[in-house]
Formats: sequence, C-alpha cells, structure tokens
Amino acid sequence: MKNFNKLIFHVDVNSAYLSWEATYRKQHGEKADLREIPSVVGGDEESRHGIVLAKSIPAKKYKIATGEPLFLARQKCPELVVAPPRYDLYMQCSNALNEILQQYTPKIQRFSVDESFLDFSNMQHLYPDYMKLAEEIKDRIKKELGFTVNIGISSNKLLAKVASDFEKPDNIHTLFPWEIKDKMWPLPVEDLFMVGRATLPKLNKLNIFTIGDLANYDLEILKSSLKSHGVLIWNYANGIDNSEVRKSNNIEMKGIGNSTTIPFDVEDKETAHLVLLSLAEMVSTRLRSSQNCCSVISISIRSSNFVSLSHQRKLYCPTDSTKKIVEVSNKLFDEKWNGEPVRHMGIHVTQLCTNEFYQCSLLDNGNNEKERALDKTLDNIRSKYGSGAVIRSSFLQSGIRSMSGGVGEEYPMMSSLL
DNA sequence: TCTGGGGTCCTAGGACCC
DNA sequence: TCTGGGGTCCTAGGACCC
Repeated sequence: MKNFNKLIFHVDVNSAYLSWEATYRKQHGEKADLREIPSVVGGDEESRHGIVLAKSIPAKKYKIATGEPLFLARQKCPELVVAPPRYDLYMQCSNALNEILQQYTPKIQRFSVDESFLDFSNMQHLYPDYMKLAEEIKDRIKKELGFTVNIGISSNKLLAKVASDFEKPDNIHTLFPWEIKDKMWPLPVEDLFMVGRATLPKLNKLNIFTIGDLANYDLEILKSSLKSHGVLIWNYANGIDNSEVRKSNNIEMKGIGNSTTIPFDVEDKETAHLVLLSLAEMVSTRLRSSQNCCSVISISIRSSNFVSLSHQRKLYCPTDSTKKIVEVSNKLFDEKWNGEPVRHMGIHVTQLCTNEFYQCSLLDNGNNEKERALDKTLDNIRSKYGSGAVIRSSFLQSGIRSMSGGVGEEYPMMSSLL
C-alpha cells in the first residue's frame, strides 16, 4: 500500500450552469434534456451581455467555447439552444451540493460556485477505501440533486484539480505523484492550471508544448523570462503544490468591486455619473454588509473600442459611505475620461479594514453620523423589500438600473490562488 | 451580430525618506 | 566641482482563475 497520509478530493460540477438549468427544467416537467443537445447558457445580447457562460458537451463538439460571443456560437451551430443565466438557482444548487459534501469532512474549501476541495488526510480509519468514498459521494449527488460531478483524487490540491478535468462527465480519476509522467505530462501545456492565454505563446517560443516539456525545462531560464510565475507553473508541471485546504470562511476579502457593461455607449459626463452612482450603491452596500471600510477607491473604464483604463485614490480616512464613494468615483472619472464613448464601467474598493472602530474624520464636517444613519436605513429597507424598494429619482427613465453589478446573492470565494 | 462579471496576485516606475 | 542605494508607499496595468 502506498502512503495515503495526504488525500485530497476535488469535486467539480460538469458544465455547472448548464447542468443546473437542465436539472431544474427536468424537475419542472420538461422532456428534453439540455445536456443531451447542443445548448449553452448565455447572457442577453440585447443589453450587450451576449457571451457563452457554459456549454453542453454536444455544443462542445461544435467547437463552441466558453466566453465567446453568442452570435459566433450560433454560426457554428444554427440550432443551438440558448438559456439565460439564473444566478439565484446556481447558488441554491451550490449550497445543496455543499450540504452533502459537508457530511463527509469539515475540511472543505469552496473554491468557486461549482468546485470544492475536500481534505481526507489521515482519515483512513473512517474511509479505508478512497475509491468507494468517491463513488458514494458522486452517486449521492446524482441521485439526490440530479446533476453529475467529476471527482479528482490525489495527494495535493493541484493534482486533484487536474485529475477532475480528465474525461467527463460523471467520472472519478486519480492523479497520484507516481502517475504524473503517464497521465499529466503528455497533456498540452495550456491544460495546466495557471497557464493562460498570455503565457502559452511565451512557452511555445521556448519550445514548450506539453506539460512534460515544461516540467523538464531549465528552471533558471524559465525564471529569467517568466519571473515568479515561471517558478509557479514549473512546480505545478512537476506536481508540486503545498497549499492547504483552507476553510472558506477563514479567507478574508481583499476587495469588493462591481462593474457593468452598459446597454448603450455613454457619451456624456452626466450619464456616466449616473452609472457610477448605481455601481457605488451596490459596492457600498456590500462593503457595509461585510462590516468593512475601504481606504482605496478605484474606477475602471472600457471604451467602445475596448481600450481599458483605471484610476485610483487612497483616502485619508477609511469610509463605507455611499456618498463618499460616489464623490470620489465621479472625481476619478472626470480626471481620467478623455471623451471617448464608454461601454463598461466599474468601481472597486480595496485596502479594507473593520468598521468596528469607525472614526469620524475631522475634515468631514460632522455629516458622518447622519449619512451613516441614512445608509443603514436604506440597507435595511432594501434587504427586506428588495433592492428596487427605494431608488433615487435620477434613475427614473434613465435606462440605467438603480443598482448595477452583482449576481444576486453573494457567491463563495473565487480565486486563482489554490 | 462582436467580445460578462466576480475575484487575487504580480510587476514596474516614480515619489519620498534616510 | 556631487549624482549611491535601500526601503516603503502609491499607482497603473496586466496576468490568471471560475
């Protein structure tokens, strides 16, 4: 018997958004199964959100890719079925999945809405046969929730994640260190976690095409051309990853942001400010509900010809006030905007600190108490009666939503950090 | 009929200080 | 008549993830 002291599962829902929609439709009496026909979940083209968010396996056979424009997908497959996204449904499914997983170990990291790491290290006494355990989990999810998952098994998170990506759907794969050479090294290098669009051509230039090529490449050369990222992916290619399964609620937020593609190009400052107001309402509400203040406010702008820029400012005094965030955002926009039509805008707040010991700034004229009371009152009304219960009159007839960004309920932590 | 939205981390240059 | 160098903070942009 090999050494199974470290044992990590990676549970990955197959085509999550699409599976969840398909499951919902079946449970509500629909005959056809979206998973068995070319279909995608996609945004609304009318409001310029028209990209593929998830695809069925039959759609994949038409070379339809996640992130590509819907009109392109339809060109590849004219009979493509497109379902709109429903984030509240996804959150329900994700929570239901999590409830099942939690019955097997408390050491769970929800890596995204549809992926979790489970740590079964040193639990042989409870689960002597990891394969049986994985089968039980997988089959219970299918039976009780109606959708399928892949489970990847290994001795660290990276390898477990790579393993769960092997043949889909409804499968269990192992990728232990002694299997790396056979199972992982022949794969194209872009299949490796953290090798993305920009890194791939750089690696190809170095004559690296498979994960094995990368694993056996001279680390010093890699370091000099890709810096720390080169070291990271070299380690990954060799199956080296010492990251812990971190309990998700122990991970502190580094920043909060919302952004939106506006249904039309914005060409005047007043409209731009209105969009910023609607974003600031969302960001500041989330900031307060996380019981934080922020010290840095930044805005981002994407022009109609897809040029992006950002501008940020550090505050003298941390804030969670809607009014303050709006004021600073507007100023940042005015300082940076060159008059080009604007397609997309965002507000992000960072350098968070607890709002527990909130200190009024001496420079702020003492309006703070009133503002905080107003913000709090609006938060309460909106959480009770919905975000549209109280809106600013400036949004009426504007064609701009009173609160922009957000996907309904809060999603679990997502990160490119294992 | 064009290209979403939520995150985290890294790098590089300039300002500023000693 | 000189023009080093280390450290930190701030800012903008880019890389990656789902």
